[in-house]
Amino acid sequence: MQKMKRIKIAELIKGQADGSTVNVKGWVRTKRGSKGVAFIQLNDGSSINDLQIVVDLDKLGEDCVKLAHTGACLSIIGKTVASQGTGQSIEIQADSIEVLGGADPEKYPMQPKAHSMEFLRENAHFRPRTKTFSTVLRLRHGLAFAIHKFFHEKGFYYLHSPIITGSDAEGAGEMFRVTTLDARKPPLTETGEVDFSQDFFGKSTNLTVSGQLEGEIAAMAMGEIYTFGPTFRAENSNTARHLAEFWMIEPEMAFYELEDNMALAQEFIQYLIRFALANYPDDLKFLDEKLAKEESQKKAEERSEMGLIEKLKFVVENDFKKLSYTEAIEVLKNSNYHKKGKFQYNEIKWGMDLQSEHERYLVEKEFKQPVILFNYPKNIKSFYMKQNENEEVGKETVRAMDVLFPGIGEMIGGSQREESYEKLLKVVTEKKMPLDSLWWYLDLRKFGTAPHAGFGLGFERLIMFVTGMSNIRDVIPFPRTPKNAEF
RNA sequence: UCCUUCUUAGCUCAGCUGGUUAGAGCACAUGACUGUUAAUCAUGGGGUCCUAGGUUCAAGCCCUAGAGAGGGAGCCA
Repeated sequence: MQKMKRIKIAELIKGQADGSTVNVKGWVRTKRGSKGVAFIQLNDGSSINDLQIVVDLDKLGEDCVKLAHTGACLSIIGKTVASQGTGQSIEIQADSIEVLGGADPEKYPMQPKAHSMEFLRENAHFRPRTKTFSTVLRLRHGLAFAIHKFFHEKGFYYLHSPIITGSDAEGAGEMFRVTTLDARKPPLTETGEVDFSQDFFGKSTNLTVSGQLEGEIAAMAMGEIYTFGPTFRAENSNTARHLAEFWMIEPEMAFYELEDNMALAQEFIQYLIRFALANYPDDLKFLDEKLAKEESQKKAEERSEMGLIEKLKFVVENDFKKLSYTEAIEVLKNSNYHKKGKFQYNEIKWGMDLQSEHERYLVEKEFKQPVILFNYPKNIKSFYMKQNENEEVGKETVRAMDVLFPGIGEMIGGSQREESYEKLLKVVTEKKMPLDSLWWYLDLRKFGTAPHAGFGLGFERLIMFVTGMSNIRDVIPFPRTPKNAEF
């Protein structure tokens, strides 16, 4: 058999049905046919669309498609012809079929039918071969690329913040310990504690929960930077919105104040969604239809008013609703939900942390669009956030912001940072934080401090919104959650 | 971690008030069919009813414990 250059299906279906001979390779989605002719639906991941291979059984013999079961990998040489069927405009008339890898249909778990998302998670090694999941992976790639494109075009620098951190002061939750000590009998100090001075780094280290503090180092020299990397939280969170290992984008900008930060957050998200709409129309159309089908099975009052693409366009075309925490409390207090006692936490008062039902009310019922909440009470937010000035005692707020999305909750959390050395030191002392591991962070305020701000965007939550997938475990190839690190 | 629901064929699920040999659709195999689009039609094989105890003449069904999963909540991105 002569060696022929392989052509990707995405490229092939864009071209003309001119009778030219090509070689395509891919995996069988499904096979069907009758006595004289068989049809193989082939996909190679380059596109959501399958390629239809037409096999003349009288010419090639019945045996040539015997092993072309769902999941098998084939290399096919044939002619590109205009399709006689209605599902596609171009197809391949096969001249030869080579089975690169068979897939025993009695044992191969994937079938040419709809599988539940739970089942696919348990078969994560074959999950990318499904239409839904390959679509999610293509969009995931596209959005990752668009993130770099956006920041590059704006003059931001991509900073690689460390994955192993010696700082336990980030305060963003439980951490995973990184150690080379013997787990069965670690060296102990005289007082019976584990002696981390004998550990690999000579101190206790963990996987990062945020690159923000290191990001600030770079922002105080390079101006505008962003990080984009894996992030780890050892919280025992069992929800459709949390992962133990996820990817986070954290821009950090010198000379930005809270308002600039909010404007950047909106511009950023809108840019990414616009990119997805422009570059992945087929994939989004498929997800749009899939979601519409799921919605039609729900009760009328639970159905969302907009389709996926409609929703994405709406977000691109409209400013986010900006609202201070104090205003949000008033809105909640005056809401019918509150008056009728519909909130589970129905005692709404200034200073409380908003429950997700409150956030959902604001986003999904009251404003029906993305909402940016800002100026939160000082007591419920992190130590590094800049405090507002001239406020009533007991009503102090910090320049924090959360970007809330329908169906997702918090997509972005960020703030203007406290740039005053004295004020930051005061908070660090009040909160009894370990000064010895924060010395370099405080130094940034001591030498050449500047107003600055930044935020963190959960990459998987963004993908959830863009794809309409309802579980975060279905937008990352290998989800890590409590009790689950298979694959 | 808490609340709640669930676990029956390869997959999705039904299984009545506890009663004899546990069902369906899809998938798979075989056959029929000259171009199908989740092809269609016919026939067939396929079960540790999540696990371990218990109640009962009798348990897929009731009780206890455990494991896993879904949904909701908390923590957050």
